[in-house]
Amino acid sequence: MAGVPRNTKQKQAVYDALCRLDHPTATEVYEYVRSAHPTLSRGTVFRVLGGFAAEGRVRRVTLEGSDARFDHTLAPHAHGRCRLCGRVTDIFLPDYASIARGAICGGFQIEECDVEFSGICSECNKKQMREDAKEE
Amino acid sequence: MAGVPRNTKQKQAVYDALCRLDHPTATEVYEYVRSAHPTLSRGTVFRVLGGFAAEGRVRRVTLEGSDARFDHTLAPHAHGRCRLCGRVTDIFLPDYASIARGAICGGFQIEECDVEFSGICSECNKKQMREDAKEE
DNA sequence: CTATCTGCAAATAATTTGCATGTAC
DNA sequence: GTACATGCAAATTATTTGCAGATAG
Repeated sequence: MAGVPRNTKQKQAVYDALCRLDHPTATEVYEYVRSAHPTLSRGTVFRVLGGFAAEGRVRRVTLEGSDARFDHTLAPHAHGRCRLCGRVTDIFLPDYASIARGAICGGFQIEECDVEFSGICSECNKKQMREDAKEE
Repeated sequence: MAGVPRNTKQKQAVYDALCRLDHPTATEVYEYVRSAHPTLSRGTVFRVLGGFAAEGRVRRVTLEGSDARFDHTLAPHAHGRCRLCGRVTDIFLPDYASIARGAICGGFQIEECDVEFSGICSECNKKQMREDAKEE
């Protein structure tokens, strides 16, 4: 019923885009992939990304105020969304002790966990420091 | 330029719905509020909820595979989404040490943080235990 | 061969927005 | 009285889906 997934050029191109781009939205994947495969359609991008997510081959990340983004990094990690540049940064927390998969938290049995920050990323922090230095 | 927000029946009704319902979507708020205010429009619900979120009076919660939900609990907490019943549970983590507001994590300066679990909520866990007991 | 994919275009559905009117203060 | 809000309906936008033809295995 499920069916064995087949390998197609389109899937390869989408996965490749996913690895090169930084937490892209489906549309960003679409635009990237289009340069090499002009006939690849939007519908296919959504279908392939959805399929990958269902297989657990990529992670769909739903960040506040943004379209869905896709992440090829499967190890548990958090995401930081920069208030200034919008960039999404992978953050590997030093301590997942209380929020790890399998843990039970207030009666809730955790199978997956996603942590989302918003704030200022290191790039923008550096940039601001440089600007502050100039002003003096 | 910003303008001082005014108190209207509609805003009161929306806020009231938010407190009674459990992490409702905008549409759930709309339907609840409609029973008492049949003329209140969908557009207004979205505008009011968006306004509350902008003022920081409620929290917009963007959970994977769901429309935006709204939470009147402002204290930092995590959300658990039950794989079985879909219910969204508030979870107050025992240790926010490494992910608290203001902390800097891998160069990223945290201003807001959201933690999302998916798994099985305590209600469904209990239900399953009951069913398992019967089977024996 | 045939089950799975793809492209295309039309369909969904949440959310936003423009505008004329209503109303809080 | 004058901003700010609301209702309505149309617009926008991400995502999904139906279907006929293409293709991987």
